[in-house]
Amino acid sequence: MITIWSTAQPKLVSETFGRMLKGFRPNVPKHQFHLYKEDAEPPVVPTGEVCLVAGAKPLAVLQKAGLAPKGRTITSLREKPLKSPNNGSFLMTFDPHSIANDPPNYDILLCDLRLADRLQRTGSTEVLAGNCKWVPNFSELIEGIASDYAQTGKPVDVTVDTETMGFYPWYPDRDIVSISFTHKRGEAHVLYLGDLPGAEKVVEPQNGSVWDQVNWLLTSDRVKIRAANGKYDMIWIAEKWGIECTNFSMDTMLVGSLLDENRSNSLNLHAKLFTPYGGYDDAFNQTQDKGAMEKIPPEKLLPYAGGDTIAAQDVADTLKADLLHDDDLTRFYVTILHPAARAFEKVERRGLVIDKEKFEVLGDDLRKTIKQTQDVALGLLPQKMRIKYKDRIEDQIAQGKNPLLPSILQEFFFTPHGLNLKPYEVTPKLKNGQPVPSMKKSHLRQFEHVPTAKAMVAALTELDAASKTLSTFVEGFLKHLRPDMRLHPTYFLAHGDFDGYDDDAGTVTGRLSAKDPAIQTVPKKTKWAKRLRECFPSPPKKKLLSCDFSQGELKVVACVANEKTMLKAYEDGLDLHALTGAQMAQVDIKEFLSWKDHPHDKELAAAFEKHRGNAKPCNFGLLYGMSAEGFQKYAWASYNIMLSIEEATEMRNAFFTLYPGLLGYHDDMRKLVKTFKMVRTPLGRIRHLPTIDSWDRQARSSAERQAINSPIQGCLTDMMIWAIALLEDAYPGGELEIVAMIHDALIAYIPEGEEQLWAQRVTDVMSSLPFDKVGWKPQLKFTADAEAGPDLAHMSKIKLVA
DNA sequence: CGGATCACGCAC
DNA sequence: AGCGTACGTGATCCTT
Repeated sequence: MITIWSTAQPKLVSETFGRMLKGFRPNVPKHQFHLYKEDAEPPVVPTGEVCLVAGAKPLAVLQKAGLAPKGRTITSLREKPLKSPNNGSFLMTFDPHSIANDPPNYDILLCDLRLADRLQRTGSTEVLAGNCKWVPNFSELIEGIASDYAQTGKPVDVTVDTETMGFYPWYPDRDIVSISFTHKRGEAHVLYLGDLPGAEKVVEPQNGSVWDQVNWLLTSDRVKIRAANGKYDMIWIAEKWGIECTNFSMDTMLVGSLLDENRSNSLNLHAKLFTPYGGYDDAFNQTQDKGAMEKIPPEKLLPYAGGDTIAAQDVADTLKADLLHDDDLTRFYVTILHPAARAFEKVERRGLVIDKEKFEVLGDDLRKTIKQTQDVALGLLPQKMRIKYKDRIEDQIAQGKNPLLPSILQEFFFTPHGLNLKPYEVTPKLKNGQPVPSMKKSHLRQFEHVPTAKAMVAALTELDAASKTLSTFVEGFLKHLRPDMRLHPTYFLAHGDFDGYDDDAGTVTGRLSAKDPAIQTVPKKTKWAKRLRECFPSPPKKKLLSCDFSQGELKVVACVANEKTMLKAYEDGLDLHALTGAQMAQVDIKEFLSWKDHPHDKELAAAFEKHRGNAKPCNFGLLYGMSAEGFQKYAWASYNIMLSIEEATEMRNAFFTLYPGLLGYHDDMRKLVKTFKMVRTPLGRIRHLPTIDSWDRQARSSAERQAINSPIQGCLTDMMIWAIALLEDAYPGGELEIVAMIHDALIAYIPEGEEQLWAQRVTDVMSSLPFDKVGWKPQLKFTADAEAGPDLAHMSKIKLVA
């Protein structure tokens, strides 16, 4: 019996712990709730039973009774059982009330409940270990699967996991160290492929019977493969053994992230939340270098290599049951997300060709520019400051670093040692109780009426742009160049804690992110953008093709908000960014549009592009809840237009008067999120926003803005990944090679001379997504634009037939 | 000195 | 008083 002792009202207790206990099915532990009463004695906990002490008040009772050490926090007492007078155990956890203000606490409480269950059943908090064994082949496993299949006639769930030499398969001398399969609960069959002695010796899987067995397991329609972050394993298996898995049906990372994108999803966390194996790999993670699996003695590797599939098999059962509670989310996973993840295996394997020599020449030019602009900027420092910081400056230069440190520049701009300017903007954090002036260029540019400031800002702008380009995009990107002379960025289709990265990766909205390198941030509009993009050529006899949804985000808004003016504008072919651009340039829209293709005046055409481009973030700002004050700030920082608050309010009002449906959409989202604590994209993906109930007003309104933004942002990305999945499916022949995705755009290699054909084919798929499969009827057609060229700097528009 | 945090700049 | 979502880098803070 588990006794849950808390101050919370019965309703909250049963909502919180009841939901958690359901997750234990079919083995829901016997439990009872014990209400906290002031001055009452602690509950009686007999031998072998456990009491979960939830919150500071019951803990204080234990402390008063001498049953818990005094002066300690719940955090420090968690996970360590204390003896009860009757030989039972007390386990500490947080108060269920705390979840409302700090939603991640839910997971901590659930972990503690799992721990209480384990303690109650096994008498110890020790991790339950599964049965892992080295096998010379998978004959026994396959027999077991065959026997299950014979009994049920249904495909059998099997979980797979690999351990590998490092994280990247693009190196010929790196290989798979082990592969594990779990078919029966709690049992892993692990094949060791490393060089170290100690494991059962196997026939090399490259050819022969073991390869046939792995191939069967990953392609048979009698098997349904599951994995945690399976994209990783599938890429290794395909690269090293040439096996293309055809029966991969469920990924616990993807499903776990769909069910709760806010938590730090990982197999480790899922195991703690949903299985008795929670923490099975904690000791391994602390003691072993996971970057070199091949050096780990087999006896140490076995419980980890096998533990992953044992845990994942159990995790998958729970997550699948959870997912199936939501029809829309299930459909979204099966129809869109899972196929997209499979498509990204191919995208990542292809990689992007780069021109290394061009990168190096660019690097040299950048270093020259950095040197020159550094000298200019240093020359603008007053002599006193140059003397004061002489050592520091020389030291930085000697190390090849920037001598114009933020601390020096702050002193230059904002103290009497320098220009003594009064900052308009400060950083969010105080330093020594003092506000710190912002050193953003957009802030510093506001002082251009002071000649020295103007000169310094100009030099710093040049310098920092060159430094950023060099460090992040030249040197930084080249660090990720693989032996095939390609970049292979990793895409994240889930949010969580992935092996090999320090922090969480992926997004909460459903957007993808990419790492190693961050291909989605390659500059497009900066001074060096063209030079940089020239370093991304197409391979021989191929051309680059880039297709994006035209004004996709605004069109999604128009549809989900059912905003009549926007819908009408799009039906009439009007450009909403231009509309706002005209407003910002304070020009009549008709005249503004006439600038666009002005036959004689190229400057007007350039001005059109500039204002339209600057209008974009402004549109998006207002769209997603920017205030009049924010709008005012934006106009000043980006346009040097000083608007009074009345004028800013007026322009903001004009925007919402033009599009009255938007305010309705904002209101709808605010109401929805308040009621359901979540919002949903039209394709079924959910954004959970539990902080809508926070006591903190700022947190609440932040959740409101996220509720407004996420369905839009998520929807457009989901359309793009769906298109990529459909394209990989429709054109498997290798002529179309999708190599990157940048939110609402895809980049592919196509055969030279067939630009028109492939532009048409790709945009046709993008603009005719089968929305009926997920029950959405958008009012607009999502058209796509296409560009092609020899490299990313020279892309020209392709005319398409609608 | 190494890790954590902050500020910034880049993309959409 | 607040548009949103990311990743990578360098400076600085913080702690041992």
